[in-house]
Amino acid sequence: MTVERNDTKNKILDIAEGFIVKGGYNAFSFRDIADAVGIKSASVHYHYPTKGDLVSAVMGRYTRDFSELLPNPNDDKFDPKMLLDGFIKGFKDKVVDQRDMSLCTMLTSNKAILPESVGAELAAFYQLILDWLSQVFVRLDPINKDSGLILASQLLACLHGASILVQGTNQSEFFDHALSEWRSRYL
Amino acid sequence: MTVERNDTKNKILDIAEGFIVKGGYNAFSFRDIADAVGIKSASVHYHYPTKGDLVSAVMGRYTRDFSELLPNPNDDKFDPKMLLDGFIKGFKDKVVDQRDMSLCTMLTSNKAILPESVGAELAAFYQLILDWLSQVFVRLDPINKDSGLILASQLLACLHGASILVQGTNQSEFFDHALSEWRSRYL
DNA sequence: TATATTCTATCTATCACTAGGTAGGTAGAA
DNA sequence: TTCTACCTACCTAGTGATAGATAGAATATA
Repeated sequence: MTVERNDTKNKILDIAEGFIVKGGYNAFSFRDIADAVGIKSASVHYHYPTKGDLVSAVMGRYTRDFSELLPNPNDDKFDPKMLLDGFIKGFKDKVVDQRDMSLCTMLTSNKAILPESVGAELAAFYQLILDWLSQVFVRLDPINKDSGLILASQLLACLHGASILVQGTNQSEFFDHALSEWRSRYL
Repeated sequence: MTVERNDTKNKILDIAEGFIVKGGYNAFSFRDIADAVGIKSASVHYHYPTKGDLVSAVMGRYTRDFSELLPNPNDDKFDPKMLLDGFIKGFKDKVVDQRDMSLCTMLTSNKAILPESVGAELAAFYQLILDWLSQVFVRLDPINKDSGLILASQLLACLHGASILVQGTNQSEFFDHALSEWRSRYL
């Protein structure tokens, strides 16, 4: 496990993630990635034999990074409102500042045509996020786990939808508009 | 203008819409459409010279159909709550019953890689929908047009996001969960 | 009315190009 | 010497798109 090995492998993932976020599963090729990395397409296949392998590696890393980034929702030293606010801010960064859709939104819209391995990684991501948000909501309000999940799905839908709206209208104000009710209720 | 002529043209649009809704702009080919219609791909090009022409025709028809379907939001014989409920129901039909994403959600997620002509059709659709919803909200509450637009964008984001959530988790309950707050507030 | 012309909707065949993927080779590091 | 990370060269199967032909319907003209 030299440093170089991981560098190329990660660079491929970085660039693939950028392409996916821009146009989805079918909007890039091994050659696109090879050109961007500065190697040949056969070498990309060396690291990730099939496109499914590549994209599920991208999604897997995304989930792993997320799970490391998210604080323990039950740790008393974190205020739940702050956790929620941080989550929303992270999303907004992607959608408004970088004018990208989230990897998750993008791949979900492609779900019907994805290899099964990518679908599994996506499901794991939703599990992680919904679970985390549920726990935050349970701490925020004296509610049970089921109600926490409902609130979690409301917020997550709102965020996904806001990013669609920003992308579709080219007006980033819509992100804050779409979330204003949410903010005034919980933050 | 024989009947037959329009039949093929519309059949192509029907089938193209189905493919787009399933996998987006890059997930189908002229041959896929030709096979489904029962003609050759060259004949599809005869009706719609380029892929951009084809997809913007699909989106254009979608917008036209929508604008004919939506009742006049200022007509006193329609209760605004009923208008809103009908709109949400229509969306739910697509997302939950047919397990599809809306054409609009799908193409928006592909926006960065779409030909400019399709982007223009998409923008026209957002204009139509946001305008219609705004007017309904203005009738529902004694608010100004700006507040109406904000509520419109909140609902539209919620609907888009709910469809993403359903697609991503494979659990259609999330549609109603994501909209429950909305429903209890306005319906 | 009969003939000539044009148009429509399709075909076959092909273009240049790109897709994902593979076989086999090679320089250098372990 | 074996392994890693790359290469060149290639394959098959498509991609969007075009050229040129044709049967039949519609239209214009003699």
